[in-house]
Amino acid sequence: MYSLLYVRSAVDDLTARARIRDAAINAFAATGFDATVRQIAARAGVSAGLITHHFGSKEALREECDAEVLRQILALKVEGIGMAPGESVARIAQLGDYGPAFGYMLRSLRDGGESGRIFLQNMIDDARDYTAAAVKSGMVLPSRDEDARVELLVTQSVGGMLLQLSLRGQTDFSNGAELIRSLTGSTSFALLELYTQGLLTDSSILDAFVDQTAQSNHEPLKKQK
Amino acid sequence: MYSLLYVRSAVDDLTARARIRDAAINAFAATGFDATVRQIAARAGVSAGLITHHFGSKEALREECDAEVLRQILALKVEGIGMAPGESVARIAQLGDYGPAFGYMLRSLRDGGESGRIFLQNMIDDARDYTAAAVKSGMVLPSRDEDARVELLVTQSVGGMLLQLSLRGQTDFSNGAELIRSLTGSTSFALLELYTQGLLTDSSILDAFVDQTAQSNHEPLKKQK
DNA sequence: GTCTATATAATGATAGAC
DNA sequence: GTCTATCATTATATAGAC
Repeated sequence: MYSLLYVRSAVDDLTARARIRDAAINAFAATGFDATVRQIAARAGVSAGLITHHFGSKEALREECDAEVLRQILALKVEGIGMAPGESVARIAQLGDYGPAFGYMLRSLRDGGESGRIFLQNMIDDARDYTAAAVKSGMVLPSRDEDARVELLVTQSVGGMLLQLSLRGQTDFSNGAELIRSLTGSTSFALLELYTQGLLTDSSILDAFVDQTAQSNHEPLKKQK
Repeated sequence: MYSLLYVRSAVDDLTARARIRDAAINAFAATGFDATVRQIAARAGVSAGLITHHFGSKEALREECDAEVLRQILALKVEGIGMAPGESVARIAQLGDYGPAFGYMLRSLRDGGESGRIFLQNMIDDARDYTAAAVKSGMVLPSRDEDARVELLVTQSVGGMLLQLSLRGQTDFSNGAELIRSLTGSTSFALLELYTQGLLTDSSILDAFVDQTAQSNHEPLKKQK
């Protein structure tokens, strides 16, 4: 009568199906989404045919990987202490055994496809909440367009992370801890500096920009009521 | 005796070899680097065999595309008026017929391979120069680590651009003007706001960070002599 | 459930005619 | 220089034995 209690202690306790899925997540994170089913099969220690037997197609397997990774990421409700969305996101990779999921997400983001878009939208929605909290607590300056700022901060943080990995020749995304290690360098300081002191000396050009766009018919700004 | 004067007015004036190369740049920008030789051939209006005849292999063709795109990008010595590296870069796509080259570069950057790394390094080196000029002119605040800041600004600007294209479902990179159009929205304002006012209220945490890292053995900062 | 063997489709590259 | 036809390789997916 302990069948309801599903323990997942060691790798060997996983069903072959779950083992294949985890191997696929690792393989995709390590070498990208053109990892072949044979390579995945080798990682999982099964035959290639068994993968098709269980999942039907490589695409279906990937969808299941997407779902599993999203589940793991959402399970980590990062408490919104941080200021920099990039750092908050980065912390995910350190927590527990979520490294492969983190790398998979990065890979998906870089890929530019629909699943990456979903991951990204998820992060933005998440960041909106804890940015609002940080503004309320007085830690973060308010913005005239909170939504646009959150979108900017998340895309720049994550996108910058991706390009810095390229810059450092990091091609294997399966080890989350190693990814973070190669990112925490002098740029962390530059980020903090930018976030505290800004970049431009003349803040009047901000107002000039507002006036200018107010005249146009684009209305890119939310009206301040 | 006018053989030295090589006019390149219309598409038909190009040699088939150059036409194939340009078709390849367009194809790679439009659908990524797994565009097939046959697809490229169709764009160029030639047979697939002719491509191999001229270039030997798909890889060699891509290398020639890399070289041509880099040549075009370097030919555009963007006068360093701007503040935001992202905007400066973005302006490239508007100038003349460089749209496909711009899209090709973005595609290469997203790809994460070695050629993308070279494009990126090129942009960083470029930005270092006109950031220094902007600091000297008093438009941009000085940084305690100029190199780290430039790397941060470029990777975040370009990386953010890439992810915002994903967010907007933009998958075809062959039309530079259209790419820019989908990027200039409310985020432009958020960028300017961030660059003028910063993000964090308490600037003392910057000093705290400096003190903290000074104690560690990492020495991520340049010594201030 | 799992494997081996095979079918099928697509891709990069080659060979030879014109 | 250019094309058509073909080869060799690789990938996913299927079929059937155990």
